[in-house]
Amino acid sequence: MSELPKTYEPQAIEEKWYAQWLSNHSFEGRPERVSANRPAYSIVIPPPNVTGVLTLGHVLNNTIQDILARRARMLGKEVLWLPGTDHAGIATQTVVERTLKKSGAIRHRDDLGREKFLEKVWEWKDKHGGIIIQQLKKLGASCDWSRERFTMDPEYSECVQRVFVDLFQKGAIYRGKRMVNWCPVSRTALSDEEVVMKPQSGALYHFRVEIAERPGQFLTIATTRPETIPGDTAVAVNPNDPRYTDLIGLHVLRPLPAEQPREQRLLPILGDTHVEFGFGTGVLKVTPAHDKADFEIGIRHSLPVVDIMNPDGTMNALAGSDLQGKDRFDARSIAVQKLTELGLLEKEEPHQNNVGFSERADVPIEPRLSQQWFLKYPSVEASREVVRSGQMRFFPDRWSRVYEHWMNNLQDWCISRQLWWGHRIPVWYFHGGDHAAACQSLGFEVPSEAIRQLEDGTLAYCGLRVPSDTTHWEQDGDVLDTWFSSWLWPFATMGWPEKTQTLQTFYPTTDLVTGPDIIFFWVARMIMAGFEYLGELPFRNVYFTGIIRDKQGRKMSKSLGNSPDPLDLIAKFGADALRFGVMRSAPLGQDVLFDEKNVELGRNFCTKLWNACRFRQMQGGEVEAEIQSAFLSTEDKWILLRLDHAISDVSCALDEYRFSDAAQSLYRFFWSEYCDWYVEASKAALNGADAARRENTLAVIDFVLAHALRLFHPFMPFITEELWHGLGYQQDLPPEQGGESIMRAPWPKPLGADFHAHYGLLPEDEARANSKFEVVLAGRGLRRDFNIPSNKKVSFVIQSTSPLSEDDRNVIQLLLNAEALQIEPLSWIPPRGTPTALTPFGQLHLPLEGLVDMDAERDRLGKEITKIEQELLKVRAKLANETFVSGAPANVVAEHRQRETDWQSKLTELQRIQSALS
RNA sequence: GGGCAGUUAGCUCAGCGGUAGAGCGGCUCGUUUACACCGAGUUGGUCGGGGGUUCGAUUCCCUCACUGCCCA
Repeated sequence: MSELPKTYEPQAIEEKWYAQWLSNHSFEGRPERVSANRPAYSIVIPPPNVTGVLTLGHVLNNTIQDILARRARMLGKEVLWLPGTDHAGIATQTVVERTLKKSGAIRHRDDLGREKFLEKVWEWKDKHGGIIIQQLKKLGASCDWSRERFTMDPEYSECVQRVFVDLFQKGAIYRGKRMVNWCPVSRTALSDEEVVMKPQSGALYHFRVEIAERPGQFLTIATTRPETIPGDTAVAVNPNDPRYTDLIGLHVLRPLPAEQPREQRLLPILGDTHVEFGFGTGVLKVTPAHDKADFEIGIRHSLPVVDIMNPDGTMNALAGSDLQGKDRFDARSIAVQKLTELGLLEKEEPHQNNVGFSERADVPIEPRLSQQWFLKYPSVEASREVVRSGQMRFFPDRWSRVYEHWMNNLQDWCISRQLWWGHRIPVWYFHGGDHAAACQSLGFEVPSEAIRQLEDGTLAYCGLRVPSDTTHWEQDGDVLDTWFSSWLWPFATMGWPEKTQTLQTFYPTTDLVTGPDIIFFWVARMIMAGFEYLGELPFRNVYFTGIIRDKQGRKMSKSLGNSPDPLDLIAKFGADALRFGVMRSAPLGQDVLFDEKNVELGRNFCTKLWNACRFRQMQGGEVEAEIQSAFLSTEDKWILLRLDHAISDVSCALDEYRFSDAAQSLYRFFWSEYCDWYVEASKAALNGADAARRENTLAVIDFVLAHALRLFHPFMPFITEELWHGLGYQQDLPPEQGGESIMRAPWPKPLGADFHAHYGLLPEDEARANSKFEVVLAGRGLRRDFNIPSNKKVSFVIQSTSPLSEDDRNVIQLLLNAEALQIEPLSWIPPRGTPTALTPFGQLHLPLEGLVDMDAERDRLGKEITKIEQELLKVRAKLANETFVSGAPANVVAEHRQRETDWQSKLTELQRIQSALS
């Protein structure tokens, strides 16, 4: 083994091991290796956008998956972590279109046309796609890259079409003219989930309309959208509203477009119970073409629908000459001005309301009536039940209620998008006659469900096979919502519809790790698709991560500039540091406030680990010798017991997906218990003359380090691999058991009863070591109180109440950095004014040469005494309480009595010492 | 309007019925042969307000306030 360099240099080491792991095929999941002794474990990655770059959110998400995958390998499982990317229809298309516009190449995608534009998108994808994959590798992700998938791969696309065809033929997919969320910038429909509500401050405009039957009498209407007045086809009041009941059935005159003749401006006054009394004046203008609720009212009362807007959000001819061609927001102020000129505007007051925004384009969406494809969700019952029954578990569990709520309020899914980048809808429309003619024109046999007359009478064929008669058959121009492909991810990536070995072995997957923001978009839909196409749940456990925020709790965003580049952090601190830092600060079920300090802490910890291992290496000696129980010191037994505890702690935390707890336990165990106490104490034996004791101490150190490295490996794969080899722990192991890589070293098991018995590990040992450490703490306290620098050698005296072995003395002396530790009998009287502290082994004195400051010592003792007196008061108050003594369980009362005795004896002792001063 | 989280030391959080904890920060001392990306010591809190249950509440229940998120 070569000597470890003085400092840990992550870059070279990370590259070296990642390349090594790849060339050893260490990440590949092979179904043929699965057996009863080697169960399957699988995760599918939430596919990032193909043109995206790594964010801290990805770091969190993928580190968790990597920890799960790596630990599963160490537990002897055959692991498949299946990676890939998503074509991200609207996101990618928007970016490419914007870039082309910026460069001046086009004004709109129509300038290029479908085919040319798609070429550009593919070019973009080839150029920027895969960046994120390279970045995931930098992070150390142990994905099986030989199976990388893309949602627009030919095989994957076929899965998408197949599912569409199937659902069409089952009658679950239909086309209809419905109110949808329209994005005027992307010029496409969006699903409800792609719309985010934002509070907006606008104005509420009160304007008057004249009642046609009662000239001179007016009704006042309040609206936030005066520009849609030309699209109004009624006004509505609540039939139970006494102010207006007598008006129902009469008409008002719509003020805009002002140039229209009176008879075209007549609007009926309706009674509809959905109208709120309290909002505005209680009179509602009804615009069925531009408001969801109004559309419903329109249906109830058979109102005409007047669409006054173009797809890009400008007003059309029906809006009247004043508004035509104007953008919807410009149109608003023009409409207001118009109303003012007509003397109809009563007032304008500030108003707060929620407006739906397009998630991607970040502009207000427009409710719009249009022809779209919808899906009635399949396998709803099974999907709801699998979570309700606990067969599929959510972590944290509270998300299952959110899921349940959504599943109980399902709205049909609008799956068509007026985009080009995506899976084209496999539907063709027939322009050449009736049903029989259509069948004949197709030229091949299809099931009868494949040809259907749509709501509007159009004859449509849906199938995988493309009609050859292109003159009479025209394909639908739309593509499918991106999520209509990603909801198939867990099985479409595994070769479905073939019953591949992969699918049979690794489906259902074990764990899914994702953000709660896509619980509806993705998780719920995958569950439904899983049941519909495999008859089974797609994953057994779902872990919902928190959202990464900055240290002020704000969401990470490009515009705020508060989103650090993970690659910069890796370059600065190393991948392991980033992973560990993020994991340590990401508790289950809570958002993560990111602070670079966390990564720094991870880096510091890597350095600590590195140096602790260097220390071992510098001691030389045989690697991993057998521990001889005869030579074990109290501290040896103590650290073995602490290790045992850490193993259980970490394993238990990981079993429950409490990653930050696991990281915290490891940190504490290694830094405080192992480095600060054990290593320092072990120097007594390591620097001692007894060769056998020295060898045995090294064996204990090797035992602990070899276990610790394995516990750390899922969190910090690179440095642990380097140290595993650097210390030679792989030497005598079979290749598949850690000989080749720590990746395959078995996950540490709790040491067990036999181990405890064989090495004589008893609770008393732990207690005794702790008592010694208390002596050390007391001594360091004295040193501090009397301003004796920690590097100055001094002598301590202990009046020991129990015999201290030579070992005990050596260890205490070493940890105190003392010149000597004298033992005196209880009868010994220290020089007057000698600083004294109480310890479990008796009084510890720090004899000071030269002047003794009696007052200082008296004050110090006084403070100590006050503290104890306060504790005593508290305990005594409790014990004096009759109801406590009679009501509390006996053991609790006994514990309090004991506490009282302990405090009392300490108090007496200190008071005696203090009184001896004067 | 409905729902879900959260409110504990300057900051980030753990504890979730029986003596208030960690890390970071602050302060003091220290280059003692693994580590100054370090070591030692130390300073920080009527556990959001108010009620209730209990012998006992930071912990359980109710209520209010504030913060954040989700769904209307």
